[in-house]
Amino acid sequence: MAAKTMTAEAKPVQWRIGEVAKLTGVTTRTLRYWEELELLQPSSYRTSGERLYSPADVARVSRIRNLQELLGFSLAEVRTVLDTEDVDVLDRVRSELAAGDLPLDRHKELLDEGIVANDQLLARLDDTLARIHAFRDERAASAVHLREKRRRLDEIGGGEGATSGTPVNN
Amino acid sequence: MAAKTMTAEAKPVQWRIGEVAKLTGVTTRTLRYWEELELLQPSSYRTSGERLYSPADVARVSRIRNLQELLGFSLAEVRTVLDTEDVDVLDRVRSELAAGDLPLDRHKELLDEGIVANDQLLARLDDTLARIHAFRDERAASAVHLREKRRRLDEIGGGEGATSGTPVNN
DNA sequence: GCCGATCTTGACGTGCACGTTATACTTCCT
DNA sequence: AGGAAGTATAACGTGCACGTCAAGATCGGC
Repeated sequence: MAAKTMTAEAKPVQWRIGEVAKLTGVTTRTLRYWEELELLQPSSYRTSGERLYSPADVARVSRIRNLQELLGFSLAEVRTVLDTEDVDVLDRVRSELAAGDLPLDRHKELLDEGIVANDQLLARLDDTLARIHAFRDERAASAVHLREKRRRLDEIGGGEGATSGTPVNN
Repeated sequence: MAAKTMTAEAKPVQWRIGEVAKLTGVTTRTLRYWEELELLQPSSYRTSGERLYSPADVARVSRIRNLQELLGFSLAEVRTVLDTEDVDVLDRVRSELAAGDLPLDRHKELLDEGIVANDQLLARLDDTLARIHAFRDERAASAVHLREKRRRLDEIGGGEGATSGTPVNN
């Protein structure tokens, strides 16, 4: 047990932009672009201007990607969603508390906004889920249909098929 | 029962481009663009050059939109997917049959290709489905979490809340 | 204290999926 | 028959989400 492990100082984990890029799979260009759009602010900077990202920042990256790719949101839409996301709402509540001036009603309003936004997102997710599921069922039916068709061909044509059995997933 | 209803002639249902646009929600520009990319060929043209779309064409429109929006495919990817889709595969089989020259093996190959492609798409659908579901569960948890938080506020603050109860979906 | 790897801020380029405008036919309806 | 409404081709424009240099500053390991 060296001295460093003794101190209970919570050494803040910080990543440089290139590390975040490798961790998350997005390019550094994209990270800077998202910062421009006020989508992802690095939690701190060095005096040199170098960006430093916290674990929360990194987590935010995948949230952004999810909204973008899974829901097809534009980055502008992603921004408004994230602005009213629970984590952020709670953060905002806390910071206003720290500032001292937080009427209880304002606190409730913020939470209500967050709840509404979250519910809307949830609804959209369920809708998308349903639509993909329907699509999936179509394809599943096709799979059966095609295989039947293929089997009939094999029966007719005897044993002179192209390969052996029905193809299987990779 | 007028004479027109007597004749058993299967009058082919055909739509002009503007009608298809209204029916499907895509613009005429988009339909022409898709044709350029060889994504959606109108089933026929008038001598004037006017495009005429069949019900199958219209159905294809929503298949394209599904692949594009639900799966995030580029139009190029959509094209390759549709090229090996069952309907098309069977159509191609039939047209080759009509042409007279269809060795049984070739027939089987086409079907096998279709099966593989369909299975891949199915796998991708399941993957996307799983990812969205995970995302959805996160948000559902948030919903509960936020509402608890809100309830605690109401208990502390007595009856001076912003509005009345917890907000509900629109 | 050096030096290659990494970072900074610009600024311009790119691919995609269309939107928009212009001009000249067709089609449909009365 | 005649005019409004729809369609055709062609070409240019647009918004988004980055990619790709360029020209320097800075970091970190030896």
